[in-house]
Amino acid sequence: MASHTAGPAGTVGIKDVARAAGVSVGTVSNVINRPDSVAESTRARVLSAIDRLGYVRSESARQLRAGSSRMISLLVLDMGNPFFVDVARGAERTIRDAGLGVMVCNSAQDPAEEATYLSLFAEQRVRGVLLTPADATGRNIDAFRRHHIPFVLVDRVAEDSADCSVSVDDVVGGALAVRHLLDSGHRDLAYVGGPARIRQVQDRRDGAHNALAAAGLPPETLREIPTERLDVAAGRDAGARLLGLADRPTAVFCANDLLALGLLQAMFAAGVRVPEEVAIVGYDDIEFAAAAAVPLTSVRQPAERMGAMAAGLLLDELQDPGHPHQSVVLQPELVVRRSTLTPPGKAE
Amino acid sequence: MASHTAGPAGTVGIKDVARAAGVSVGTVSNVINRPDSVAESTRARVLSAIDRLGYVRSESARQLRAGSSRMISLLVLDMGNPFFVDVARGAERTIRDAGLGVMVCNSAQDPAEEATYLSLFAEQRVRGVLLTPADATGRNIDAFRRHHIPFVLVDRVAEDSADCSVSVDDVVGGALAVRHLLDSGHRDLAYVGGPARIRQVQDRRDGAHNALAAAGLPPETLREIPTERLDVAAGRDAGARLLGLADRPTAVFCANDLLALGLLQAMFAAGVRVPEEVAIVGYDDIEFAAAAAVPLTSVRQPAERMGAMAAGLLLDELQDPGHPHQSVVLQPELVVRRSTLTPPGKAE
DNA sequence: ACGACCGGTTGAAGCGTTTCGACTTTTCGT
DNA sequence: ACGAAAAGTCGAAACGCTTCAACCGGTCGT
Repeated sequence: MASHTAGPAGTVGIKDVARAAGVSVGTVSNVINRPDSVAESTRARVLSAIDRLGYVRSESARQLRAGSSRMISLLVLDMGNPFFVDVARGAERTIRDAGLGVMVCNSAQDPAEEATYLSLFAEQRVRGVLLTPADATGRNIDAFRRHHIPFVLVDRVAEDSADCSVSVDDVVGGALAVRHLLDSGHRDLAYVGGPARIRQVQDRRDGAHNALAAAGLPPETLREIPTERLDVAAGRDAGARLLGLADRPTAVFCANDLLALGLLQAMFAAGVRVPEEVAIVGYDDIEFAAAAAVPLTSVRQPAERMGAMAAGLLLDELQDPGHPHQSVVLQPELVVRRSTLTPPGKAE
Repeated sequence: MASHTAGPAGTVGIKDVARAAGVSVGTVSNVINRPDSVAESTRARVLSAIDRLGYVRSESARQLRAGSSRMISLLVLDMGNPFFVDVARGAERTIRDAGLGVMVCNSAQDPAEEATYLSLFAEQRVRGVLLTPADATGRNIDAFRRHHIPFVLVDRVAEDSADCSVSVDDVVGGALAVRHLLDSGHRDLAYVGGPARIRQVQDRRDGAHNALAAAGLPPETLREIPTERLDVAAGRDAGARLLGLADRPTAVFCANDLLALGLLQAMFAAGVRVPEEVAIVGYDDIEFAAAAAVPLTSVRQPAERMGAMAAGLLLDELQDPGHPHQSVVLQPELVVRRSTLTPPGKAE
């Protein structure tokens, strides 16, 4: 039933369609790209030929000739973290509404993976890139600057003022979390997070220290429990280490909700009550934080909005290359739940 | 500092490199693709020119000439569901180990989105596709069959024996869940899930009915609460409807963990105790199920393995187009947690 | 010492599009 | 009814790369 499908080679090209419809290749191209510029009858004939032959235009040929693709790529830190899935959702919607395609990739917090993807993007001549950097040095992105490929940093404030970025103030967020713990009467805290190379991890810790300083407390009030990754397993692991401590802190601030959830599991497994024996604050306020064994107090970030705004900035820049670069900083918000309920005894 | 960067046009091509290194374009191409076939000294000279000019090869030109891309695409049902993130992880690793690139996309359970992505893939001449269909009719995939683009169905058994697939037996999984509830003494059940067009939703319900029949109970024992989507919000919504029922079932089987988590939240909010007043079973055993307010009994699926196996099958087919098509069916496993702990009174 | 062979290198022929000037036919204003 | 503009259509020239037959000195086996 598909005997007329194959062209001279195995694949049907625009030439085959032209021949079948009895027109020139230029006209076929016009039918596809500027349908109004071709006569009704011709158009119908060409469309029917396209359909009959099962013609599919070759994007690589189109792109070669046109010089650029219709793709934006989005490289996130960790697709296993629902927070980034939300960011991606926001960006995707905005970009698709603008008629461009999106390609979401996951660097899994690995600078090497990040570099691999970025050079892939460059080879593909993507129109622009949205990036949550895994590499603190920012070296990976240099090539883009050099080649004038537009990009916007997501969830990270641009250091170079020539770049665009959309982020949430992590220092404020960290302070919010720790101030809340101090207000609840805690005086022996821990910060769980890592690796330190990730900017967000540093900033949230700095914010925590700011809150300490503002309350006139020494930095040692906050012990640091470094982790290798930012996932649930790392949280469980940190929990184990915490349990091994002679004098356990009464409250823990985690660099994200995945860690907090893992920590919570470890506490449960060991029979340590939350929040009575240990209070926990997470970060991101992912959907699962509210559904946790003990609903988690967390610092909420406007994830979807951040993705959408970053995409918007990138689209602006694509339209007007001379457009003013800007760093948008959004504000986080503390959501208090049971995991930090003031223990009756210690309340002030 | 980058005055020698620009070629005749704005972009540096292989010709510019050739000129700068004093060799022919063919040699530059060889340096990139078959480095061993070119003399040490020439290679060094070319590489230095590449570096100096900041040359990046154009993937579209490469692909146009070579005839096919180096990409596999993976289209999943819902990136908001950690289950699919795990599937993607497994597939990604396998494919990248084989030296190909992966592009993950999200149909968000929408057949129209699915169709859009599939035609994008066809235009990009991807090497192959891994697909969790959102469209029950399978019409969307017909074009791929016609164009002989290899694909493997993921989490869905191939109906046409000419296709490959890797899936987990959802009928068995559904039966596992309901048998467990029946064994725990429940005789008034509900099934929460939808939309019915999704195959997994149907199969799990069918399995549930099988378990009922095996126990000699009438089908009405299991009431159905349809949902529009398979996410946490839909679960909360279903919970609200459940609470409105005059005679509430004593146990609920949810088509996936997200629904179960939402349902759990609704029960909590209404002060209904789980499992004492309502037992809940989820499906997928995502990482967050164990960390839930009441740890969730769930049917575990080997997500990462499924992704890896599907990728493996696809790679096989790419190497040997005549390779025998196969449908691999993996087995699910019940993980019992607190959400279905037998209520003391009803225990038998 | 001569042909065969071999490691390097070249240059040109496409790959399937889009684009654009040229060409043909139709339509219109006067 | 005539010339001009408009509406369609054509065909060839890129786009940047890979591939491949051909070429060019050397080296080797005999």
